[in-house]
Amino acid sequence: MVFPNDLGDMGRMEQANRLFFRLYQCANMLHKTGTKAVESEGLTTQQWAVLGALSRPDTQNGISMGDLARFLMVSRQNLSGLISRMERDGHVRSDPDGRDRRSRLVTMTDSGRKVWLDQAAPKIRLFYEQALDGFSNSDLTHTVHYLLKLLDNMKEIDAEQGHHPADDDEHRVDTEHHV
Amino acid sequence: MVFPNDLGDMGRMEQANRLFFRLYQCANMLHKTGTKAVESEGLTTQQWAVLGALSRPDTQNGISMGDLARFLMVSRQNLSGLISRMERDGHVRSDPDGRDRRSRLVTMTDSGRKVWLDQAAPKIRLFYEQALDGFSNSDLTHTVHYLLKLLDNMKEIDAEQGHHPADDDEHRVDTEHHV
DNA sequence: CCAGATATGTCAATGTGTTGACTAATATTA
DNA sequence: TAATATTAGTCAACACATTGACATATCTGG
Repeated sequence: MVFPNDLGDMGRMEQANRLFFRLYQCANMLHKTGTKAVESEGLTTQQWAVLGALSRPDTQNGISMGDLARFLMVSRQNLSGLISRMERDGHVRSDPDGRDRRSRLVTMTDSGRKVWLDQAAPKIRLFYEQALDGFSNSDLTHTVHYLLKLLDNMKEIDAEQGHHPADDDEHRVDTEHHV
Repeated sequence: MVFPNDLGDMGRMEQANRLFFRLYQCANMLHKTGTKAVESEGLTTQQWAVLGALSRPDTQNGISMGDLARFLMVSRQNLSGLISRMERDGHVRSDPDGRDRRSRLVTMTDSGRKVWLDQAAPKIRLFYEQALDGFSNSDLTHTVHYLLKLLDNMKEIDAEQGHHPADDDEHRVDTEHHV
């Protein structure tokens, strides 16, 4: 390090502001370009996240809406609509769980799996390559690390802001990876 | 570096997948916790971005919807609704531009400026401090750099996907900072 | 000057995200 | 066992984001 960390608090706040502004723009751009990359399959970035989650080995027998919502870190209400649209398009199916009559188990349909593997996956791979052009593997690791740290801090803020008892068991579902 | 960059392509794709999954979660969490941090002022993260843009010295005379949309990197249609809600809440005003009868110049109202400076800004500062807890100034700089690189790559993808002529003049509006 | 191209803002349709309120089913506890 | 609390999924309301289509205004080239 040639230059020590000698920024004043004002400089730090300016830098923080830049960071969150860029994060906001990155998120919008990811949604926009990612969705466009798979629009010919009738998918969106969120729907590809769902298919990615459903393609994991430990969800072969289906996953409940609640568990899937926790895995993706979105509200059950949001996921409900998302799954409805994917059911309408024939990508997934949701059957009532015999053991818990409140639950519905979501699974990929054969058609959904075919679309996912044959059409979407190659385009997503290309998208990743283009979006991460110029990133060394080390850059990749560092970026993931920073995002994870940021996410942890914001999860803590979320827990402080309103204490939702259901958020305490965040160890039950691992959010390792989703494709 | 103890471990060289010897990940195969599969490992790199897995890491890419983690990166975008975290980015997606960070964006949702930013919106959720950020909005909650300023909800008592009747604001959202997007509206604080608008007020931040309007508080910059070079927008004291107002800024057109189109220029503001380009600065924030959102569509004019999206910004239109956003400004409508902020006008409804008395935070901003939009007057017709005398020199170009198509344009409306958006400015902060006195009430909006008061809310921004007296109430929102301190809470945003606190939010930044908590969300970036554990980030050194060097970490901050690196994270901003990675997000900017990612954004540039996605802008290029966007330009390839559908060539919108209006996106060519991306040099007209600088997207330096917004608070 | 005038016709075509371009820019500005808005309306409408759709998808994604949140919260609050509600019913129904399961778990817990007195 | 019965009362209470928690969990699962849905409905409704709202904000934010995209695209496509449109009327109007400005700009440009012949």
